[in-house]
Amino acid sequence: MGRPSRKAVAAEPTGVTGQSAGEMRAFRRSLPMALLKAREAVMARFRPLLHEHDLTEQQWRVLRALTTADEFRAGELARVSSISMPSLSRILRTLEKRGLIQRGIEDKDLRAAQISITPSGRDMIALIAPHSERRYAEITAAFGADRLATLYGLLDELADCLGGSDGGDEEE
Amino acid sequence: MGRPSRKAVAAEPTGVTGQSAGEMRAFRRSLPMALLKAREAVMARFRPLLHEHDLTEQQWRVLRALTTADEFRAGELARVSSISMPSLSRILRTLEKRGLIQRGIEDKDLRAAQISITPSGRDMIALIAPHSERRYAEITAAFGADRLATLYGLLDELADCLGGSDGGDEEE
DNA sequence: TGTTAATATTTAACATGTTATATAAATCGC
DNA sequence: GCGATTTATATAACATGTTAAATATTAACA
Repeated sequence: MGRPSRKAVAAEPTGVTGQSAGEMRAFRRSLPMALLKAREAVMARFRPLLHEHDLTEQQWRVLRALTTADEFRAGELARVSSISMPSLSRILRTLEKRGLIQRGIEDKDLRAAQISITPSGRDMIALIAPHSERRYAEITAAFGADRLATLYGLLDELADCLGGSDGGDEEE
Repeated sequence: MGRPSRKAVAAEPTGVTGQSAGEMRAFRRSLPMALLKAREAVMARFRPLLHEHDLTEQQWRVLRALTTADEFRAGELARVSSISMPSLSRILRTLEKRGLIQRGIEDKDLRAAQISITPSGRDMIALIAPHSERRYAEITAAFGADRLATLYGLLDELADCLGGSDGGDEEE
């Protein structure tokens, strides 16, 4: 019950590291999968909390980001919160309807929006933040502060290391 | 160009580790964000490749998983490939239409589907696999095999460590 | 000045994630 | 055997991810 089943688990080519010629790496050793599963495990701790207040993870990220500066342009906000512009556009519409953020227009550039969090939005954050911090503390305690720091470092370095040239295949 | 902008970056509370009373952690030190950005950086290397063959990341995961056993039930497949059942249901419909997988029904349990990859599906994998492996090699070379191994270890341990009790808030 | 290229944001279309619910078939209890 | 509960899968509804295209505005430039 809960096991991947015990039948017919054939053809896991060559274990963890080795690869015979022409075979793919073992399915388990997929970096995107490992990152995904870790993220899922972490989010499982936070999602219920946000859901109690009818916020999605992404909406929460946007609100959090908006507390780090007085105003944001949409593009900056998208970069900082790692949300694509199309998604952000929809999210801002939702958050604006709920009165958690507000939009203005920049004097010098009429296409740029000036997005900021409202007092109501700050209230929402103040309401959730302590619980969020508690979950963080639980995770840190369970995993170990030192290993967590190491993990942060590796993740940042990985993103830096790959993020620069953005795919490596600009040709064609 | 590409920088987060230099204006009004106020109120990043207390740097990386410290937190003043009542304040939240710095937005940058969000574990879900760090995992997300690392994953995005990695996927940016693979997505174009899959896209050339009209496959999404998830469809690819399902196909890959199907090569590790002769048959799968939908539930197992969902677990192994870290895709939710609703998503998997849609994905299987798509892949079946394209002839990359096929579905049967189990003798002993008429609700369970027996899902397997078709020869055509294997061809698709054989076509993409070498390119995928090359990308992997690039990533390994850029990041370092040793650090990559350490990262794998930490990610697995994090998922194990949190995955067990599945959220920690079973009450109510 | 007027035309073109670049930039900021939005919308469209489709695939997936998340939660809740529905459907069907097996299992348990009697 | 029959009904209630569980299990396996599918659907529904809404939010987001991804890619492409549209819109509006600014900048560049002849």
